[in-house]
Amino acid sequence: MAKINNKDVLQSYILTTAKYDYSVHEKRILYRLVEMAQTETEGLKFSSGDCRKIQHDLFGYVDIEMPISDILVNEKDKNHKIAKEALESLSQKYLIYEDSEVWEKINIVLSPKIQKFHSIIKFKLEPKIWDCMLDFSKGFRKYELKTAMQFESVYSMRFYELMSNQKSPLSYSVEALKEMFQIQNKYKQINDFTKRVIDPAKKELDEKSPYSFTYKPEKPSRKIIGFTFFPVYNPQHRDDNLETAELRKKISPAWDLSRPVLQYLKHQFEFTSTEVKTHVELFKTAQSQIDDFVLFMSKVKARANRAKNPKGYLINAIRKELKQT
DNA sequence: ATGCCAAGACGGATGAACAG
DNA sequence: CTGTTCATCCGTCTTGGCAT
Repeated sequence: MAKINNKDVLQSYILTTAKYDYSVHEKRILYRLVEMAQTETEGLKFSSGDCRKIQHDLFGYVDIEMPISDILVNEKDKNHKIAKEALESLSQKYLIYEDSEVWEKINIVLSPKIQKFHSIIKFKLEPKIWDCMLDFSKGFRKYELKTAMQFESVYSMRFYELMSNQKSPLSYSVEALKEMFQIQNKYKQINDFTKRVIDPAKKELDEKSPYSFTYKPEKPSRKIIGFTFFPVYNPQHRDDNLETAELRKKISPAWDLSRPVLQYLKHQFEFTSTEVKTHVELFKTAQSQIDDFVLFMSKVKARANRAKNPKGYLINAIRKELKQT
Protein backbone atom coordinates (compact mmCIF):
# COMPACT_ATOMS: atom_id res chain seq x y z
CA MET A 1 0.00 0.00 0.00
CA ALA A 2 0.92 3.60 -0.24
CA LYS A 3 3.90 5.10 1.45
CA ILE A 4 3.19 8.40 3.05
CA ASN A 5 5.17 11.21 4.56
CA ASN A 6 2.80 13.49 6.36
CA LYS A 7 -0.75 13.97 7.41
CA ASP A 8 -1.79 15.81 4.28
CA VAL A 9 -0.61 12.94 2.22
CA LEU A 10 -2.39 10.56 4.53
CA GLN A 11 -5.56 12.53 4.00
CA SER A 12 -5.28 12.57 0.30
CA TYR A 13 -4.39 8.91 0.37
CA ILE A 14 -7.59 8.04 2.16
CA LEU A 15 -9.43 10.32 -0.15
CA THR A 16 -8.07 8.86 -3.35
CA THR A 17 -8.32 5.27 -2.28
CA ALA A 18 -11.80 5.88 -0.96
CA LYS A 19 -12.73 6.87 -4.44
CA TYR A 20 -11.73 3.66 -6.06
CA ASP A 21 -10.94 0.87 -3.66
CA TYR A 22 -13.45 1.03 -0.89
CA SER A 23 -16.74 -0.80 -0.84
CA VAL A 24 -19.81 1.26 -0.29
CA HIS A 25 -20.06 0.10 3.31
CA GLU A 26 -16.46 0.87 4.08
CA LYS A 27 -17.05 4.30 2.68
CA ARG A 28 -20.02 4.78 4.91
CA ILE A 29 -17.97 3.85 7.94
CA LEU A 30 -15.36 6.43 6.97
CA TYR A 31 -17.94 9.05 6.35
CA ARG A 32 -19.65 8.37 9.66
CA LEU A 33 -16.30 8.73 11.32
CA VAL A 34 -15.93 12.16 9.83
CA GLU A 35 -19.39 13.11 11.02
CA MET A 36 -18.58 11.88 14.49
CA ALA A 37 -15.34 13.79 14.48
CA GLN A 38 -17.25 16.88 13.50
CA THR A 39 -19.77 16.42 16.28
CA GLU A 40 -16.92 16.08 18.72
CA THR A 41 -15.13 19.13 17.38
CA GLU A 42 -18.22 21.19 17.86
CA GLY A 43 -18.58 20.02 21.41
CA LEU A 44 -21.94 18.44 20.79
CA LYS A 45 -22.86 15.37 22.73
CA PHE A 46 -24.29 12.25 21.26
CA SER A 47 -27.65 11.52 22.73
CA SER A 48 -27.76 8.31 24.68
CA GLY A 49 -30.22 6.73 22.30
CA ASP A 50 -28.09 6.58 19.21
CA CYS A 51 -25.29 4.29 20.38
CA ARG A 52 -22.42 6.44 19.13
CA LYS A 53 -19.43 6.85 21.31
CA ILE A 54 -15.93 8.28 21.07
CA GLN A 55 -13.40 7.54 23.75
CA HIS A 56 -9.78 8.59 23.86
CA ASP A 57 -7.19 6.63 25.72
CA LEU A 58 -3.92 7.82 27.21
CA PHE A 59 -1.93 7.08 24.11
CA GLY A 60 -4.14 8.93 21.73
CA TYR A 61 -5.91 5.90 20.39
CA VAL A 62 -9.59 6.40 19.87
CA ASP A 63 -12.33 3.91 20.58
CA ILE A 64 -15.31 4.26 18.32
CA GLU A 65 -18.76 2.81 18.62
CA MET A 66 -21.49 3.20 16.11
CA PRO A 67 -24.71 1.36 15.40
CA ILE A 68 -24.67 -0.98 12.47
CA SER A 69 -27.67 0.86 11.10
CA ASP A 70 -25.33 3.79 10.47
CA ILE A 71 -23.76 2.04 7.54
CA LEU A 72 -26.86 0.36 6.20
CA VAL A 73 -29.30 2.26 4.15
CA ASN A 74 -31.60 -0.05 2.30
CA GLU A 75 -30.39 -3.35 3.53
CA LYS A 76 -31.99 -5.19 6.38
CA ASP A 77 -31.58 -3.34 9.57
CA LYS A 78 -29.37 -5.77 11.43
CA ASN A 79 -27.29 -7.28 8.75
CA HIS A 80 -24.17 -8.33 10.60
CA LYS A 81 -22.64 -10.00 7.60
CA ILE A 82 -22.28 -6.74 5.71
CA ALA A 83 -20.80 -5.00 8.71
CA LYS A 84 -18.39 -7.87 9.23
CA GLU A 85 -17.18 -7.75 5.67
CA ALA A 86 -16.75 -4.02 5.75
CA LEU A 87 -14.79 -4.06 8.98
CA GLU A 88 -12.72 -7.00 7.89
CA SER A 89 -11.72 -5.30 4.70
CA LEU A 90 -11.17 -1.92 6.35
CA SER A 91 -8.91 -3.48 8.95
CA GLN A 92 -6.79 -4.95 6.18
CA LYS A 93 -6.19 -1.57 4.65
CA TYR A 94 -3.05 0.07 5.86
CA LEU A 95 -0.53 2.71 5.03
CA ILE A 96 3.20 2.87 5.48
CA TYR A 97 4.32 6.04 7.14
CA GLU A 98 7.94 7.01 7.03
CA ASP A 99 9.91 10.10 7.84
CA SER A 100 13.48 10.64 8.94
CA GLU A 101 12.72 9.33 12.42
CA VAL A 102 10.18 6.60 12.19
CA TRP A 103 8.81 3.97 9.97
CA GLU A 104 5.36 2.75 10.82
CA LYS A 105 2.52 0.80 9.44
CA ILE A 106 -0.87 2.28 10.13
CA ASN A 107 -4.07 0.34 9.86
CA ILE A 108 -7.19 2.27 9.08
CA VAL A 109 -9.06 0.51 11.85
CA LEU A 110 -7.84 -1.69 14.67
CA SER A 111 -9.45 -4.53 16.56
CA PRO A 112 -12.88 -4.34 15.01
CA LYS A 113 -15.69 -5.86 16.97
CA ILE A 114 -19.37 -6.36 16.51
CA GLN A 115 -21.68 -6.53 19.46
CA LYS A 116 -24.23 -8.81 17.92
CA PHE A 117 -26.91 -8.36 20.49
CA HIS A 118 -26.91 -4.59 20.33
CA SER A 119 -25.91 -4.37 16.67
CA ILE A 120 -23.06 -2.06 17.46
CA ILE A 121 -19.75 -1.77 15.69
CA LYS A 122 -16.66 -1.10 17.76
CA PHE A 123 -13.12 -0.47 16.73
CA LYS A 124 -9.99 1.48 17.54
CA LEU A 125 -8.30 4.12 15.49
CA GLU A 126 -4.67 5.11 15.37
CA PRO A 127 -4.13 8.67 16.56
CA LYS A 128 -2.99 9.69 13.09
CA ILE A 129 -6.11 8.32 11.48
CA TRP A 130 -8.26 10.12 13.97
CA ASP A 131 -6.38 13.38 13.31
CA CYS A 132 -7.10 12.80 9.73
CA MET A 133 -10.82 12.42 10.39
CA LEU A 134 -10.77 15.59 12.47
CA ASP A 135 -9.16 17.42 9.62
CA PHE A 136 -11.69 16.09 7.20
CA SER A 137 -14.47 17.17 9.49
CA LYS A 138 -13.26 20.76 9.55
CA GLY A 139 -12.65 21.69 6.02
CA PHE A 140 -13.89 21.28 2.56
CA ARG A 141 -12.08 18.00 2.32
CA LYS A 142 -14.96 16.53 4.20
CA TYR A 143 -17.06 17.59 1.28
CA GLU A 144 -14.55 16.02 -1.01
CA LEU A 145 -14.70 12.83 0.97
CA LYS A 146 -18.43 12.82 0.80
CA THR A 147 -18.32 13.44 -2.92
CA ALA A 148 -15.84 10.64 -3.26
CA MET A 149 -18.25 8.44 -1.39
CA GLN A 150 -21.26 9.11 -3.49
CA PHE A 151 -20.11 8.69 -7.07
CA GLU A 152 -20.94 5.44 -8.72
CA SER A 153 -18.89 5.68 -11.86
CA VAL A 154 -15.12 5.79 -11.46
CA TYR A 155 -15.00 8.08 -14.45
CA SER A 156 -17.11 10.60 -12.57
CA MET A 157 -14.42 10.60 -9.95
CA ARG A 158 -11.69 11.30 -12.46
CA PHE A 159 -13.62 14.08 -14.07
CA TYR A 160 -14.43 15.51 -10.70
CA GLU A 161 -10.72 15.66 -10.00
CA LEU A 162 -10.07 17.25 -13.33
CA MET A 163 -12.79 19.84 -13.07
CA SER A 164 -12.75 20.80 -9.42
CA ASN A 165 -11.60 24.35 -9.07
CA GLN A 166 -10.89 24.46 -12.76
CA LYS A 167 -11.64 27.84 -14.32
CA SER A 168 -10.41 27.65 -17.88
CA PRO A 169 -11.25 25.04 -20.50
CA LEU A 170 -9.13 21.92 -20.61
CA SER A 171 -8.12 20.08 -23.72
CA TYR A 172 -7.00 16.49 -23.86
CA SER A 173 -6.25 14.16 -26.69
CA VAL A 174 -8.22 10.98 -26.82
CA GLU A 175 -5.12 8.94 -26.02
CA ALA A 176 -4.31 11.11 -23.03
CA LEU A 177 -7.81 10.67 -21.68
CA LYS A 178 -7.74 6.96 -22.21
CA GLU A 179 -4.42 6.72 -20.50
CA MET A 180 -5.66 8.81 -17.62
CA PHE A 181 -8.54 6.44 -17.17
CA GLN A 182 -6.44 3.37 -17.79
CA ILE A 183 -8.61 2.20 -20.66
CA GLN A 184 -6.10 2.41 -23.50
CA ASN A 185 -7.30 -0.80 -25.09
CA LYS A 186 -10.97 -0.20 -24.79
CA TYR A 187 -13.47 1.79 -26.80
CA LYS A 188 -11.97 1.48 -30.23
CA GLN A 189 -14.77 3.63 -31.53
CA ILE A 190 -14.74 7.13 -30.24
CA ASN A 191 -18.49 7.32 -29.93
CA ASP A 192 -18.40 4.43 -27.52
CA PHE A 193 -15.92 6.36 -25.48
CA THR A 194 -18.20 9.38 -25.28
CA LYS A 195 -21.23 7.25 -24.70
CA ARG A 196 -19.78 5.10 -21.94
CA VAL A 197 -17.21 7.32 -20.34
CA ILE A 198 -17.78 11.01 -20.85
CA ASP A 199 -21.56 11.14 -20.93
CA PRO A 200 -22.20 9.06 -17.82
CA ALA A 201 -19.60 11.04 -15.91
CA LYS A 202 -21.09 14.31 -17.04
CA LYS A 203 -24.53 13.12 -16.07
CA GLU A 204 -23.44 12.18 -12.61
CA LEU A 205 -21.47 15.36 -12.07
CA ASP A 206 -24.42 17.43 -13.25
CA GLU A 207 -26.60 15.73 -10.71
CA LYS A 208 -24.34 15.66 -7.72
CA SER A 209 -21.25 17.75 -8.01
CA PRO A 210 -20.61 21.46 -7.83
CA TYR A 211 -18.09 20.97 -10.60
CA SER A 212 -19.28 19.73 -13.90
CA PHE A 213 -18.48 20.47 -17.51
CA THR A 214 -19.65 20.70 -21.05
CA TYR A 215 -17.43 19.40 -23.79
CA LYS A 216 -16.65 19.80 -27.42
CA PRO A 217 -14.98 17.22 -29.61
CA GLU A 218 -11.80 18.42 -31.30
CA LYS A 219 -11.78 17.40 -34.91
CA PRO A 220 -9.44 19.22 -37.24
CA SER A 221 -10.63 16.79 -39.87
CA ARG A 222 -13.39 14.26 -39.78
CA LYS A 223 -11.77 12.33 -36.99
CA ILE A 224 -12.14 13.26 -33.36
CA ILE A 225 -8.69 13.46 -31.88
CA GLY A 226 -9.47 15.04 -28.55
CA PHE A 227 -11.92 16.86 -26.37
CA THR A 228 -12.09 20.26 -24.80
CA PHE A 229 -13.88 20.45 -21.48
CA PHE A 230 -15.47 23.64 -20.28
CA PRO A 231 -15.92 23.82 -16.53
CA VAL A 232 -19.41 24.45 -15.22
CA TYR A 233 -19.87 25.44 -11.66
CA ASN A 234 -23.07 24.33 -9.95
CA PRO A 235 -23.12 26.17 -6.65
CA GLN A 236 -26.40 24.56 -5.64
CA HIS A 237 -24.51 21.33 -5.09
CA ARG A 238 -21.89 23.09 -3.08
CA ASP A 239 -24.21 23.71 -0.19
CA ASP A 240 -23.61 20.67 1.89
CA ASN A 241 -24.67 22.50 5.02
CA LEU A 242 -28.22 21.43 4.48
CA GLU A 243 -27.26 17.84 4.63
CA THR A 244 -25.06 18.31 7.65
CA ALA A 245 -27.91 20.09 9.34
CA GLU A 246 -30.25 17.21 8.58
CA LEU A 247 -27.80 14.86 10.11
CA ARG A 248 -27.19 16.95 13.15
CA LYS A 249 -30.87 17.27 13.63
CA LYS A 250 -31.05 13.57 14.16
CA ILE A 251 -28.28 13.72 16.69
CA SER A 252 -29.13 16.79 18.68
CA PRO A 253 -32.31 18.66 19.43
CA ALA A 254 -30.18 21.76 19.76
CA TRP A 255 -30.64 22.25 16.11
CA ASP A 256 -34.40 22.62 16.20
CA LEU A 257 -34.85 24.44 19.44
CA SER A 258 -33.47 27.81 20.30
CA ARG A 259 -30.85 27.88 22.95
CA PRO A 260 -32.95 29.63 25.62
CA VAL A 261 -35.78 27.16 25.12
CA LEU A 262 -33.46 24.21 25.38
CA GLN A 263 -31.74 25.63 28.42
CA TYR A 264 -35.04 26.29 30.11
CA LEU A 265 -36.29 22.78 29.42
CA LYS A 266 -33.12 21.22 30.69
CA HIS A 267 -32.44 23.35 33.72
CA GLN A 268 -35.86 24.40 34.97
CA PHE A 269 -37.79 21.29 34.10
CA GLU A 270 -34.83 18.94 34.19
CA PHE A 271 -35.52 17.33 30.87
CA THR A 272 -32.81 14.96 29.69
CA SER A 273 -31.62 15.11 26.11
CA THR A 274 -33.51 11.94 25.29
CA GLU A 275 -36.68 13.32 26.74
CA VAL A 276 -36.30 16.52 24.79
CA LYS A 277 -35.75 14.45 21.70
CA THR A 278 -38.88 12.43 22.35
CA HIS A 279 -41.00 15.55 22.41
CA VAL A 280 -38.96 17.60 20.04
CA GLU A 281 -41.79 17.97 17.53
CA LEU A 282 -44.12 19.36 20.16
CA PHE A 283 -41.50 21.79 21.44
CA LYS A 284 -40.75 22.85 17.94
CA THR A 285 -44.36 23.67 17.23
CA ALA A 286 -44.69 25.43 20.54
CA GLN A 287 -41.60 27.46 19.89
CA SER A 288 -42.98 28.67 16.60
CA GLN A 289 -46.61 29.15 17.60
CA ILE A 290 -46.49 30.45 21.14
CA ASP A 291 -45.41 34.06 21.23
CA ASP A 292 -42.81 33.90 23.94
CA PHE A 293 -42.38 30.24 24.61
CA VAL A 294 -39.90 30.72 27.44
CA LEU A 295 -42.23 33.16 29.15
CA PHE A 296 -45.05 30.70 28.69
CA MET A 297 -42.99 27.98 30.31
CA SER A 298 -42.06 30.19 33.21
CA LYS A 299 -45.73 30.84 33.84
CA VAL A 300 -46.48 27.13 33.78
CA LYS A 301 -43.54 26.40 36.01
CA ALA A 302 -45.11 27.57 39.25
CA ARG A 303 -48.11 25.32 38.81
CA ALA A 304 -46.01 22.52 37.43
CA ASN A 305 -43.86 22.43 40.52
CA ARG A 306 -46.87 21.45 42.55
CA ALA A 307 -47.78 18.64 40.17
CA LYS A 308 -46.54 15.13 40.69
CA ASN A 309 -44.88 15.11 37.32
CA PRO A 310 -43.76 18.61 36.35
CA LYS A 311 -42.55 17.50 32.92
CA GLY A 312 -45.81 15.82 32.11
CA TYR A 313 -47.66 18.88 33.35
CA LEU A 314 -45.69 21.08 31.01
CA ILE A 315 -46.30 18.81 28.06
CA ASN A 316 -50.01 18.83 28.73
CA ALA A 317 -50.05 22.58 29.23
CA ILE A 318 -48.33 23.07 25.90
CA ARG A 319 -50.77 20.75 24.14
CA LYS A 320 -53.69 22.62 25.65
CA GLU A 321 -52.25 25.97 24.70
CA LEU A 322 -51.61 24.86 21.14
CA LYS A 323 -55.18 23.62 20.78
CA GLN A 324 -56.49 27.01 21.76
CA THR A 325 -54.46 28.94 19.24
C1' DA B 1 -23.28 -1.85 -16.47
C1' DT B 2 -19.95 -2.39 -20.09
C1' DG B 3 -17.83 -3.34 -24.41
C1' DC B 4 -18.41 -4.58 -29.18
C1' DC B 5 -20.50 -4.52 -33.72
C1' DA B 6 -23.48 -3.81 -38.14
C1' DA B 7 -25.86 -0.70 -41.05
C1' DG B 8 -26.58 3.46 -42.64
C1' DA B 9 -25.61 8.49 -42.52
C1' DC B 10 -22.39 11.99 -42.99
C1' DG B 11 -18.42 14.92 -44.24
C1' DG B 12 -14.23 15.87 -46.64
C1' DA B 13 -11.29 14.79 -50.29
C1' DT B 14 -10.69 14.01 -54.92
C1' DG B 15 -11.03 14.71 -59.59
C1' DA B 16 -13.93 14.96 -63.82
C1' DA B 17 -16.83 18.10 -66.28
C1' DC B 18 -17.77 22.43 -67.51
C1' DA B 19 -17.92 27.63 -67.98
C1' DG B 20 -15.38 31.67 -68.58
C1' DC C 1 -5.69 27.64 -68.84
C1' DT C 2 -8.14 28.51 -64.59
C1' DG C 3 -11.68 28.41 -61.37
C1' DT C 4 -16.14 26.41 -60.02
C1' DT C 5 -19.41 22.80 -59.42
C1' DC C 6 -20.78 18.36 -58.60
C1' DA C 7 -20.52 13.20 -58.33
C1' DT C 8 -18.21 9.74 -56.11
C1' DC C 9 -15.55 7.43 -52.70
C1' DC C 10 -13.69 6.44 -48.34
C1' DG C 11 -13.20 6.74 -43.60
C1' DT C 12 -15.60 8.02 -39.58
C1' DC C 13 -19.66 8.82 -36.92
C1' DT C 14 -24.39 7.67 -35.20
C1' DT C 15 -27.81 4.69 -33.99
C1' DG C 16 -29.42 0.84 -32.13
C1' DG C 17 -28.83 -3.72 -30.81
C1' DC C 18 -26.34 -7.76 -28.90
C1' DA C 19 -23.56 -10.30 -25.51
C1' DT C 20 -21.51 -10.74 -21.20
